Amino acid sequence: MLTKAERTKQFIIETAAPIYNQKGISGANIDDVLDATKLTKGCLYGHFENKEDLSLQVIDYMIENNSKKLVSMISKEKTAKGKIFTYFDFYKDPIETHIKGGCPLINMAVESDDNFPVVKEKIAEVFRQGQNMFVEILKQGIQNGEFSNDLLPEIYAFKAVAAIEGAVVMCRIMNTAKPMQGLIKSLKVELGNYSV
Amino acid sequence: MLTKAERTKQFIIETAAPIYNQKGISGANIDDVLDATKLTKGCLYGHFENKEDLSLQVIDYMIENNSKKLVSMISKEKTAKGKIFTYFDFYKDPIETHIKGGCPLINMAVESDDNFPVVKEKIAEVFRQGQNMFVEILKQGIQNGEFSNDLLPEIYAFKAVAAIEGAVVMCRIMNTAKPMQGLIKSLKVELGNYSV
DNA sequence: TATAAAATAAACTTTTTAGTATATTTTTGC
DNA sequence: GCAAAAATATACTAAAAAGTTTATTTTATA
Repeated sequence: MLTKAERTKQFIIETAAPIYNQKGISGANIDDVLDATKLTKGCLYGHFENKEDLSLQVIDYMIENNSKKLVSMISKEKTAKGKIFTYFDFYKDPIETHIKGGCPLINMAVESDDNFPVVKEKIAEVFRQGQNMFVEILKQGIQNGEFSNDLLPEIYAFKAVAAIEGAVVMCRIMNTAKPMQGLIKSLKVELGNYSV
Repeated sequence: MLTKAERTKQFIIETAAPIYNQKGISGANIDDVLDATKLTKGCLYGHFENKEDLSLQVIDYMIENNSKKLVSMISKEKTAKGKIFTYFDFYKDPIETHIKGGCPLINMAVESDDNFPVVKEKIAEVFRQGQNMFVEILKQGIQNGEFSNDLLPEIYAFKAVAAIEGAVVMCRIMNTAKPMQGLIKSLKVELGNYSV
């Protein structure tokens, strides 16, 4: 079992995550986290060195959490098609997202790009690994006869992920999930063109 | 001719724009702008009420500027296909963007979403109008026989824009323009499937 | 159940950034 | 060339956010 200290630290991180995802790294502040956790400064600074320490641990948590949820859902599926469709479904509601504030990957990507090189590299690695995973699933699908050889795994994988990530942001800003439904349908049709 | 005051104000806005695009609205600060313009506080506050005033005018400028550049390039093209391809070309280099720091639309969309409702609505309107424009071009293309009736303008338009916007962010974070080239090729092929 | 660990309360300091005031100098454009 | 406008220099104040300190209280767990 976790110690009280470990549990409190985890509680702070998990409570801070949606704040960071909504307000960004620059926009989030310690008082927001104290308000949300109902803890005191003394307590928070007992678990984290400073704001940067807190920020980095919250960011690591958001990355981990997102990957875990996605992988756990995808790995339940047996077919390549099932896995890809599950990936799409994961993003089907861009308004009520798994963590409040949209997809943490694109949110952090936009903010860290020109400002936080360490975070930037973390997110870059997540996208690279995500791309690899997606490509591997498609290649499996080609090998086991689900998809034709004409499918270009790298191209389709990047296109799908970029479209989904862009769509999350666009749907959120326009306050509508509708375009995402159309996009997912279109990406499924596009993949369907390579079904054998 | 513009007065000196008008020129200085414009100079401040144009100098501040890339700072805002890179650091975000929360991340940008007055001292950054003073450093970049080499002007003094007294001068800056002679042209803007406060930071919010400056921020809003910089944001308006970035939106205007982006639209103007895009529309001016697209309107040079005569065919629907030419216009769409020109749109893609506009985003072909996600590293060296028209304004430093990537596409200001997705940057501002991500940040304003949960934090700046006024900015959020501005950006939402830009995306709505962009979508309308894109759809109208495609419909023209169908009417004049460039594309077949099977093309779904709304679906393709949203898919293309979402993919491009997502790709700008992903390419920037991974420090490579390569995937964008593949994406644009794929979007062109996809549109080509509806060529008659 | 005792004690060590964790959290609180409250009053701080420090740092950063926004914003103000004003006398002086420089520049503009009639 | 001159008066008005614009910009500077300098020295502020204000506000917000980060971070510290310490005595006290509460809670966990060996």
